[in-house]
Amino acid sequence: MAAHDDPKPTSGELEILRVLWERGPSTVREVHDILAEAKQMGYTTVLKLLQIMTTKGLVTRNEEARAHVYEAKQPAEKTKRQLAGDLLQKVFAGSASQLMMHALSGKKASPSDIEELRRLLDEYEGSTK
Amino acid sequence: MAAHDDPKPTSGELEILRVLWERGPSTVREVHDILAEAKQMGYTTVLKLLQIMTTKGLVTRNEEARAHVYEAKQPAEKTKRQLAGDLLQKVFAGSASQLMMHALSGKKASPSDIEELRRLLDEYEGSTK
DNA sequence: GCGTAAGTACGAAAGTCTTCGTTGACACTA
DNA sequence: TAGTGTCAACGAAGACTTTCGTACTTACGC
Repeated sequence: MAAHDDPKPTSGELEILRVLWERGPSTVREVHDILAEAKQMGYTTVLKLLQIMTTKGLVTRNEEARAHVYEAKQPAEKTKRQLAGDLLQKVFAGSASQLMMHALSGKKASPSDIEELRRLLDEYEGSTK
Repeated sequence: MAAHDDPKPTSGELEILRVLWERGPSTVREVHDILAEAKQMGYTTVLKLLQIMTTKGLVTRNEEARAHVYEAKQPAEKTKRQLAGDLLQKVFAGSASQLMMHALSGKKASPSDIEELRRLLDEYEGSTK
C-alpha cells in the first residue's frame, strides 16, 4: 500500500492552495501579496506554511531562481474532490442528495447554478447507464 | 454583539455529535459504547470531549441523574448546513454545482439518490419562483 | 566595496486538539 | 461495613497549527 496519503490541507494551507490554483506556480511574495489584501498575515508566515506544505507533499518547490517558485502538487480538482468526498462521508453518510439539500438551504443558488446541476445529473446518469 | 458563534465542531467532536444526533440525549457510556465499536477510544476521552463541548456550547448537559445526559445543542440540520455552507464558500466559491460535481465524481451516487436530487431541484426552483 | 533590499531558514511561542491516567465521590451488595 | 464498580473532574502530555522574530545569504546600485 502506498504510504502517500494525500494529506488533507489545514485551513491555513487551503487558503494558500487556493491562491496557487488560481495563479499557478508562484513565489512566496506573490502568494503573500494576494493573501495580505484580505487578511493581515506576515510574509514569513506564508513562507513557513509553504515550507511545511512542501515537507507534507502538498506543494512542490522549484529552487532554480532565487525566489523559489511553489506549485500545488495535486490538481485543484483532485483536492476539491477529496474535500467534498470527505464531507460527504463524515457528515452526510454518503448521501449526495442530503449534501446538496443542505448546501442549497444555506445559500441561494443562482438559476444558472440550478441549470448546471440538472445538466450534471443528466450527464452523470448517462455515464453510468 | 452576540458572543455565541456556533463554533465549528472539530473532527473528534463531530463523531460524537453524530452519535447524539442518531441516538438523541445520551450518557457518556452510551456514546462511548457506540464509538468504541469502530474505533479504539477510551471512556475518559469521550467524557473529556463532551465536557469541552459543553463549555463550547456544542452540547447541553442534564445533571439530574448520576450519569449526566448530553444532548446536541443545535439540531443536526443546522450544523450540517453550517458545515456544507462552509465548504461551499471556502473551496467552491459558493458554486453549488461545483460542489456537487466534485462530490459525485468521488463516489457513485445510487439511482435513487439521483432521483432524489432531481426532485430537490424541482422543489428548490419552485420555492424561489 | 558597502549598504540596502529581498530572500530563505530556523526556532520559539502560543493556541488548539486528542488522549489518557489518576483521584475522589457515590452507590450497591454481600 | 468493607469491597467493588461506575461515574465526573482534573491535569498533563504529545501532536499539530499558526504566527512571527531573528539570523544568515545573495543580488544590486552607487
